[in-house]
Amino acid sequence: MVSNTMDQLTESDPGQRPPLSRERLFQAAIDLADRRGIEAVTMRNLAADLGVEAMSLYHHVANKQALLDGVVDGVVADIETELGGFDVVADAHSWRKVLRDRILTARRVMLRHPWAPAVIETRTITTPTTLRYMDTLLGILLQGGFSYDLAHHTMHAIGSRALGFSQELFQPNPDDDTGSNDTLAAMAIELPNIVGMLSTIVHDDPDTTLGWCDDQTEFEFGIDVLLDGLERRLGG
Amino acid sequence: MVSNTMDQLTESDPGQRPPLSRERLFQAAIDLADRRGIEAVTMRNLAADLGVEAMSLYHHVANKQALLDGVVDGVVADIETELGGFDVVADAHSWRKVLRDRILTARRVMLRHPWAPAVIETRTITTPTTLRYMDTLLGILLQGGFSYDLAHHTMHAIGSRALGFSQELFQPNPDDDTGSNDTLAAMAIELPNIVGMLSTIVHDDPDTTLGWCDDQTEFEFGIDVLLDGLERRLGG
DNA sequence: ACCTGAACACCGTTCAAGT
DNA sequence: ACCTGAACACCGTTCAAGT
Repeated sequence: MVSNTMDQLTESDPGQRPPLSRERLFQAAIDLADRRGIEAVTMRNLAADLGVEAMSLYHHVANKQALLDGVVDGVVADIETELGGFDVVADAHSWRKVLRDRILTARRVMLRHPWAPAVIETRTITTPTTLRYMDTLLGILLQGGFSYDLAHHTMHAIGSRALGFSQELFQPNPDDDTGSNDTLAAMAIELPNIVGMLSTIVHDDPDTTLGWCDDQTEFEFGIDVLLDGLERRLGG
Repeated sequence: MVSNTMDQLTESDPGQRPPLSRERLFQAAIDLADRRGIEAVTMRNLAADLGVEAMSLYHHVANKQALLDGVVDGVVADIETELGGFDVVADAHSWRKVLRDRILTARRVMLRHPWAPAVIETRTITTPTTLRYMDTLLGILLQGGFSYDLAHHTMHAIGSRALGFSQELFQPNPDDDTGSNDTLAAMAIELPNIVGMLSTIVHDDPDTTLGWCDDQTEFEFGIDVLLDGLERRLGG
């Protein structure tokens, strides 16, 4: 039907379904995680989404670990797309703004894949796209006047914030009945400082009880404190 | 045999093995993870260590999630032991040193349980001991002159560093053959900044190739940058 | 070359039964 | 009250077999 000399090319007949490829696996796994959560990403479920048996996946990835490596690479590639490419120009005057914008863009992408940070943290190897991303971050610092040594320390200090996420241990649960004075009084014995802070904030603005920790605000505060400390060390 | 009025007390006979308890489960799980890694902590393996069947564990914990919550609580309790208790005196002059020491103590405990950070990150609820730990950290800040608002932001900004760990994305793999000039040249096309940095550091000190990222140094740098930024905001 | 069915060695967890 | 054996509904992965 198609002007395809398919009996001469080694390329196989597309047939009814497009053939599997590593990229199709990774993208399907990302879609599956977005729709049903990361725990739904099993080899069997993924295969079902692709209209194939689970064992067919092993012709394209060595095992599930390799699949997850590809998934992480795909998410970082989404950051690249969102940025319109990793190339930017930064100079001694703009490094702080350029770095900050880049990190907040990464965060927007991560918010679309809320399961991704947990997966990234389980990986031991660094994927090719992640390496390229880190290389450009490093380039921004060097252009900004950082020495190799300070830039190196800085990359470590930024840590996962570079990809737009951070583990916040301090997450008062808004489902807890902190509105009840009885509960507060009972908690105050063991947790005087937290209860004191909660009480004060509730008193100042009763509407903030639920979800009073604005993740975006806290994330930006964390970056800015870090950038302040770095600027001082840069001798600015 | 023992002068134990066991037929009158409802306390059961200790018999050949001490009875199970939530605390014994948690401690056995921590020991198992230390010995054989967190992936070896299955209900069946844990039961075997305790000389019991897997299903018996369910009389003491609701499910594996509850077991892991208890494990995390136990690890943070280790920090408390290492600190000799959570109570400290800090004043406006000592908050920085007291906070820094406490975090580095937490880090020492975490290094004894290298699997713990990954488990902590999977938890959604905050355990009682973790809450008490965070309350004392908050107390140090308040004693140091932080407003509730700044102290609150600070707790978020410190994040997992409060418990002595952080995810470092930037971990050049020392197993990679970065010593070979051919490999470096090939990498330099895609990763000019990373390769440039590696080359310079290798040139300056050839011995640092393997394990040239000193985790402890980088961790302390990260805290100190953060503390610098906070000190500035405190108006010091 | 690519896909499949059956099977293996594990999981967490439920249930009915033992003492 | 506490523990158990068998079973269920899943996993990732291997293997021999199909086309």
